[in-house]
Amino acid sequence: MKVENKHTKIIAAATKVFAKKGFFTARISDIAKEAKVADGTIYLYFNNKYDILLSVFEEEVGKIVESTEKLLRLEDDPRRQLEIFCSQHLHSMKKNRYLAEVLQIELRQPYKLIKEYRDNTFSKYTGIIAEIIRNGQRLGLFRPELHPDLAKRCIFGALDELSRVWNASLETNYTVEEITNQVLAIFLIGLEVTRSSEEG
Amino acid sequence: MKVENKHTKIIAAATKVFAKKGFFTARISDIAKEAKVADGTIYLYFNNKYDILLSVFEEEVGKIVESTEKLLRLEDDPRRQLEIFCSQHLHSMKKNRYLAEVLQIELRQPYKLIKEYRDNTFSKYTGIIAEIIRNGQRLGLFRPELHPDLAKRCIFGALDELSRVWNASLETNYTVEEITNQVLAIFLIGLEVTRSSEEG
DNA sequence: ATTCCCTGAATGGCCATTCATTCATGTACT
DNA sequence: AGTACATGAATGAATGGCCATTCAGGGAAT
Repeated sequence: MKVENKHTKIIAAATKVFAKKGFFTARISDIAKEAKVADGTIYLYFNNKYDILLSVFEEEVGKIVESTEKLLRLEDDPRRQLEIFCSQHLHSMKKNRYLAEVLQIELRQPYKLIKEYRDNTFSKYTGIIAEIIRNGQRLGLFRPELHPDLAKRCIFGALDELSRVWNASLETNYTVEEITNQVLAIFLIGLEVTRSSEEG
Repeated sequence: MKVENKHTKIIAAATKVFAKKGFFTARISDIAKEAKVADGTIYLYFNNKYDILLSVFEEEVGKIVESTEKLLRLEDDPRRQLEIFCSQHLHSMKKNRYLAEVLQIELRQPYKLIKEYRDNTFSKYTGIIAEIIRNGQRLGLFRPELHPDLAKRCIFGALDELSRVWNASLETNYTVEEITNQVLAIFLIGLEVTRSSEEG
């Protein structure tokens, strides 16, 4: 209990410090101060600095993946699934702003351990999108000439970049719902006015 | 002449080394070795390590922005302009893979100087997309309910993430044209099969 | 008194940056 | 055309600071 508390506290502190300073200029003593523990205490719970970062990834992202997958299982229509994925992702990123920043910044680093995490674990998360698209194609709902792996990148890249609006100074006034709607409007229906007006 | 050569050589070497190792674990001596100069020589051309990174941004990205803007001026139709922007961006990133990686990784770092560059200079580049969209809305070609600033992020995020396919191990077999077409298919026309088939 | 956390000062290694020195080239003088 | 001197680009070993990590000791709980 006590252990779980301190572990969690350090994870939260590290997420915040990494978000603000970036992994490499963040000092262990910054994290310790933020978590209100001694520098040495951190090494009772983590092997080294990288281990802290990887734990942030694994534990925090793990929660998101799990809850997203659970929600998706309740829905059959790929269009709705896409909506759920986008909405969930944006909600998570807004709720945990620091985690969002850490993911956006550090998940791309070309270091062995980070790459490994990205390729082995995180890619499953973005893979969900490709799966949805493949399924939509199978059902004849999505256009068959699209490559699911490219579409997946389009969508994930868009979500990733969009979740930065809450950190940017100016464009802070969007709600999650608004952004989700915009994403789906663009991806499902497209930019052009003719398509959607033919609809209505 | 000699000077220009060495400056350029160091920029190229740094781009490569930063791409492979990331800014923070890249050592000056790595860059020096790659550029085939002495460690000290680098300080005849740059003030410090950050200065090298910023120079990479400014000089290399500067070229891209300039040539993109020139091309866009020759075209009126926002749909075509969007196509040009996407195609140009992807072409540039494929041509200079190391630069692509450095941009994707380092441009997001939360350090003052990098932030400044991003907010003051780089944002002009992504701003081009928002401008195209605004223009398309004015002309009644793009849907008026879309926020140009959100759409801009969608599109840039998608392009950014897509240009990683050339670094990933598996999905390497796409051409720039193929990817451009996919992006436009998704953004302009949307994912759903009904919209595009109503068209044909 | 033993166990279990916890602490934070001290250690050691790494690397950006510096700078005394070398070397190549150019210029001037005979 | 050979000698002497000047310049400044280039070098790379040495310096110094920073910070992750360690560990000897403190103190609370049983």
